[in-house]
Amino acid sequence: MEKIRPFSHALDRLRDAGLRPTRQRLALAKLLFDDCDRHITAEQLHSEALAGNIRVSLATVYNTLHQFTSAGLLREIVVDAGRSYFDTNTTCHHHFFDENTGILSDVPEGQLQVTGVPTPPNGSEVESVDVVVRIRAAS
Amino acid sequence: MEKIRPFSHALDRLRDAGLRPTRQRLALAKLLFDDCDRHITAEQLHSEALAGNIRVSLATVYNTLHQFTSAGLLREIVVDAGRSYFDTNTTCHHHFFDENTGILSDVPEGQLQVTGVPTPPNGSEVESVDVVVRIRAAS
DNA sequence: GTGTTTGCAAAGTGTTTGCAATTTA
DNA sequence: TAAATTGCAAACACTTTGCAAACAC
Repeated sequence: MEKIRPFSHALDRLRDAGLRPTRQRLALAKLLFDDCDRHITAEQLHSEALAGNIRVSLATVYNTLHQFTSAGLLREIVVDAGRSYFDTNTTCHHHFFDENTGILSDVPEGQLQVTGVPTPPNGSEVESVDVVVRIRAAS
Repeated sequence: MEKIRPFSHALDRLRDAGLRPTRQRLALAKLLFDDCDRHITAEQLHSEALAGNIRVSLATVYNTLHQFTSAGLLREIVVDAGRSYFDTNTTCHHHFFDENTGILSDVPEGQLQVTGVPTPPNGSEVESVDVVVRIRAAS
């Protein structure tokens, strides 16, 4: 039952991942992990950082997001050609993607189920099974 | 049991869709629809066209792919941020995406099943449920 | 100090657009 | 001929990269 570890949370995460806790990484980690699960793009995170008076370049935001993803701290979600979303919830779950607003949200656990995932073609192994429920304002 | 209509196939499709059958559209439609189901990017289709001595610009390939998609002749599949795939099979089915090769292929029918698709957040309706089985060469 | 990380600006990728020239009905 | 379509090149959005300066240990 992992609960909120408000302060050293971000620091711990970086340490555990073997990432040097620089000012920028710490600040971004706080934005990403101190609250509830988040779905965010690089641009959004960059804006948030600037809004919070965290001086960080967009390039560093991209680098950091990818480092966090490699370290297993984030999961990258592909829903939109030409934009990458990162999810702070790395456990297996699925997504709603609102085509109108571009907002990504979690499908509540325990309802949607995928069964009968087939054996992939010769010599390949399944890495993940991603389900995206595309929604839009009812007509 | 719809079977092969080799020659006028592409022409019929364009007519049915209300798209003026220009030289370029006809040629692209033939490449897309005359054989089995295909998963293809704009660049790939453009290369194929050039290889087949069909003079067509990349911009027109993009326009055409989108017109075909709007007309319901194609389905756009998002598996890779920064690249769009188009599927000539518009019926409901799911995909393997090979992360190593970038090749998209169909999951054989009748195995994979999605159940319990939840009601989407207020006022939205489900447009589609896309399942991507990400695979890579076994380690 | 030494190796890592950052910021910037430039380059890259895939895609879209504006508009004159061409083509289709 | 009138309206739709095409090609080109420029513009675009997002992302990555190269390298000197700044930083963490």
